[in-house]
Amino acid sequence: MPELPEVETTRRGVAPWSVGQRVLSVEVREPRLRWPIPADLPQQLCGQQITAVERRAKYLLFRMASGSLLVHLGMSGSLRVIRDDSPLLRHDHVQIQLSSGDRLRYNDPRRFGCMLWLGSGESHSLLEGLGPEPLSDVFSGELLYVRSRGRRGPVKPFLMDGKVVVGVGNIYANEALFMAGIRPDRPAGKISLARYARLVEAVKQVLTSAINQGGTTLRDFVGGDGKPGYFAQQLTVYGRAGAPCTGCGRPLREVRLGQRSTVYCVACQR
DNA sequence: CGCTGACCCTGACGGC
DNA sequence: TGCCGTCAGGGTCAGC
Repeated sequence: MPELPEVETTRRGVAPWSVGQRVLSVEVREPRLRWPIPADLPQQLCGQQITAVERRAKYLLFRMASGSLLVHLGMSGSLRVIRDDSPLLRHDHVQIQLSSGDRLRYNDPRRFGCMLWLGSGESHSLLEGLGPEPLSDVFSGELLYVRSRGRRGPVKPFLMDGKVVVGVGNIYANEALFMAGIRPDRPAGKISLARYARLVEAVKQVLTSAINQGGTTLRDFVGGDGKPGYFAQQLTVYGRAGAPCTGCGRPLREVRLGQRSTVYCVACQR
């Protein structure tokens, strides 16, 4: 479910109700996520005030005086603010009671996400070695060009490699490559600097646009405020295999690259 | 180091 | 109606 725009949408939805609040209690109903939720997580959080909610790559970081709560939504996770008495649902694995009376609920059917504690000053292996944020100035055509030299693998998995740049998942990699007119299976090391500059602009544009529309809702994504995202209506290639290309009308082709479905136009993308 | 495929897990969907 | 295979927005890890 969540790519960077969905995680950022969640952050924006959750932050106003979280920042300044104190954690009263933490109920872990199912600790078996990607990595088990540490048994001492509740005691680390309890009594602490949330000072900020930040995002690095697709990780959410709830900042507190003695450390940070690190949350990843995996493929199917969501984090919502509960402001009424709505009942707990299937796969609501963690509930955090805030001093305002509101609650944060973490739901994740597939349990590919994680929820970990990061002490102040500690680094975490999950956050080390990550590439730059895609919406920062560090992410440039030059960066992709330099990092790709000598690489024979296709450009799409390269673009989705978190050590190169973070936050470009399968939906937006497909969309950005279409926007930039680049075939997803072209060897990364053979693409020119000028074309990489186009690709970077496309990534920034598609991510920014998706964030502004509250992310992409497929199946049941909801942001922190419980509202769906509206970017799905603008997807040009993802999920449209066989349908006509919005540029030339020819049917879009689907292949698998790095075990991910890849959709592109054989005419518009070279 | 770069690349590939297996794997973690539940649920939805299509074919029979 | 039920059963079975396939696929899904994430990422790590082992092996070559």
